[in-house]
Amino acid sequence: MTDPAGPRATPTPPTSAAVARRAGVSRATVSYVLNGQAAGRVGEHAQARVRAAAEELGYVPHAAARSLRAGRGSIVLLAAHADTVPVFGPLFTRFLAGFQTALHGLGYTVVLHGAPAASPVAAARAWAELRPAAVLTLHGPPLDAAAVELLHRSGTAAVLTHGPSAPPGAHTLLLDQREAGLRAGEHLLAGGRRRIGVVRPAEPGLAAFAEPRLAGVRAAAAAHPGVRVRPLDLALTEESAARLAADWPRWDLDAVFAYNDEYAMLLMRALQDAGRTIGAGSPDHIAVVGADDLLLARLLRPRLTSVRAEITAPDRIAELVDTLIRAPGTAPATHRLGTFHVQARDSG
Amino acid sequence: MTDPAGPRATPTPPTSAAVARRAGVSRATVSYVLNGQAAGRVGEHAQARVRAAAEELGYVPHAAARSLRAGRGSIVLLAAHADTVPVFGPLFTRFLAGFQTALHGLGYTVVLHGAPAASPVAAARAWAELRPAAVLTLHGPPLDAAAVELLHRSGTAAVLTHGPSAPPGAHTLLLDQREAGLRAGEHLLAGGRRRIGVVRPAEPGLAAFAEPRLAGVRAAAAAHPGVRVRPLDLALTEESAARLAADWPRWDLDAVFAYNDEYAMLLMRALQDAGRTIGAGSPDHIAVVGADDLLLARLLRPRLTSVRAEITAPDRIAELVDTLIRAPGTAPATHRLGTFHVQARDSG
DNA sequence: TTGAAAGCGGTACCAG
DNA sequence: CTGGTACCGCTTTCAA
Repeated sequence: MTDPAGPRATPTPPTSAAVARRAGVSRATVSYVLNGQAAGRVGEHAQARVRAAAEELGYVPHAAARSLRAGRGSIVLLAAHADTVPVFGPLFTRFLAGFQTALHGLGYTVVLHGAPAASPVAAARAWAELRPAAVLTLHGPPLDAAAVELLHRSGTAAVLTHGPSAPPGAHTLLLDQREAGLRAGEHLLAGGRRRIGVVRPAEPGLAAFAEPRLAGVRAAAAAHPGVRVRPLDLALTEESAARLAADWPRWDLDAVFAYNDEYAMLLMRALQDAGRTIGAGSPDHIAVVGADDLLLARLLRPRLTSVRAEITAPDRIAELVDTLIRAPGTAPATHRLGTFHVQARDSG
Repeated sequence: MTDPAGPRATPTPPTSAAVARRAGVSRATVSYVLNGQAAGRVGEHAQARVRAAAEELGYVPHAAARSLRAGRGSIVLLAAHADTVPVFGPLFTRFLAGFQTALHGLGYTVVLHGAPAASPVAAARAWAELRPAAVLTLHGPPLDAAAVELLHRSGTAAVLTHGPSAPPGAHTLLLDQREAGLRAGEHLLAGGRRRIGVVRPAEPGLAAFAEPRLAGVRAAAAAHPGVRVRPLDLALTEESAARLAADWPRWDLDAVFAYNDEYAMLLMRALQDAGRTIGAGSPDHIAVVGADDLLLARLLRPRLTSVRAEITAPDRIAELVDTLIRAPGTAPATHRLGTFHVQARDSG
């Protein structure tokens, strides 16, 4: 408290050698004590002195040095593509919190690393420099074979990537977006709808989700002859929605799967402003189905029917990652991340 | 392509020594070439051979070893408290993307590290193991003096933390939440409102934002004698909103600052369902002001007046961080992260 | 123009 | 029970 002007730049952080000196023991002893390997090796008295010295000096082990020596790191790297994170919103965030906590409990350090946008290999290269024990992709551009190869060669024990299929050597975390479209399609068809629009967001980076969802609706429709499925391009702006609503008569649709609750809200509003009625009740009304089941789905009028993802408990995924790290070379498999269900309300 | 069964666990990743062997040069030469220090030291021919060897082996430098030797790391650590990330939503995400890109351009690796929820010091300890060049907190529980001290002692050159004030030794990144309340309050007062409710979210972790916003409204009101300001507790559920709407007559309010657009939407819906009219037009209507200016603000009817944050360009913050890292020991100062403005619409 | 060697901080073997 | 010591992968000085 004698230096209110700010931190004097501590010239050099305390090392285990400093702790050893202060405690009057060797570096080896310090290492044993601080890692719980002291049982039967180091006397009680010495242990206490080491701990005290570490405390007084504010000693913090140097992760880099430790993992350099150990030959394996304890970093679990989560690829963070900032541009597509908002897609998940609160869902993703909640998952993340649980995942990080679970892995922390297993002794790993979770690190969210942004990718240099250049290419998957460039990203993989940047990640590989950290020598992570595992790399996960949960969204964004999928890894390609070269990226996976690079990670493996640099010692990454487990590579897990999202999407319908993974490149050779990588495990798949499957949250099958086709299923979202399938459920929405089945629901609308069961409600008697036969001319279904599917919103395709104009926003870049969402195509990876949008296309399979569209495909899912198509798959559902395939079982019903005479059903039409039409993609509708929509940007997340009022102008775009107004344009789509103005063009509506040209499409002659009786239902729409709006990709997501936000797009659904936008489109509903535009259609309502154009004099259309939204709802499941009458064939004259337009049925609208969203996805993600956000709070706003319940607040809109009519209340929005929405496809909801039931995500696997994060602890389970954490255990899976741990297992794969401990048994590298496990044959790649597909692991379901969750399933989709329709939460039916008034809009469709 | 001869091993479709999966990755054979590469026993050991290629090292710079391996590259050296393959290129027929020494490890020193490899280091020079791969770090651009080869000018005038290494012959063209040797350079080419080194680069080819590195490429063929899929060599990736070992970040831990490098920074161990260099004595200084290049990671900029962003504290990620998953529970409060959604508060920022798209705004935060956009900032993050730009920030990460800018710092990457400056040679840093941005790492989002989740904190063990235990305590600030526990979190700081976990962060310090990575020996980051800088640590930033943008949300969540603020750092305390002990945490900052610990980080400095372990060599962190710059510690930046959000909030109204930082513990000694840390720089402050200020996005003054009081200002949001102040602007909302001023706007409502200018519209003739005199009995103002302020939503206080029941969700834990939001109090850090909610309290200063409330204080801001109070500050605005202080200039106008006879103005009443009343906190309203609201959870992000329909039940809670319905309860608040049912109790409405007891409070006798003519305006409400709803903390944020989502709470505003929720409350507006509940008030409307209870037969109230929302709007700026008549004194009989209830004026509602949200915050964050999300897309939904424009889609609600009436359109929602919202307080919007104008965030400083992420590149500027990145430069600031770089500067502070290069000149450790700089006297801590406060840096504005942005300012608030009212986007007036129909609701208030 | 190139190579040998020291050393960053920590761990673990082996000798005492 | 404890200490000396080799080594993890990389950078950089110094000598050849």
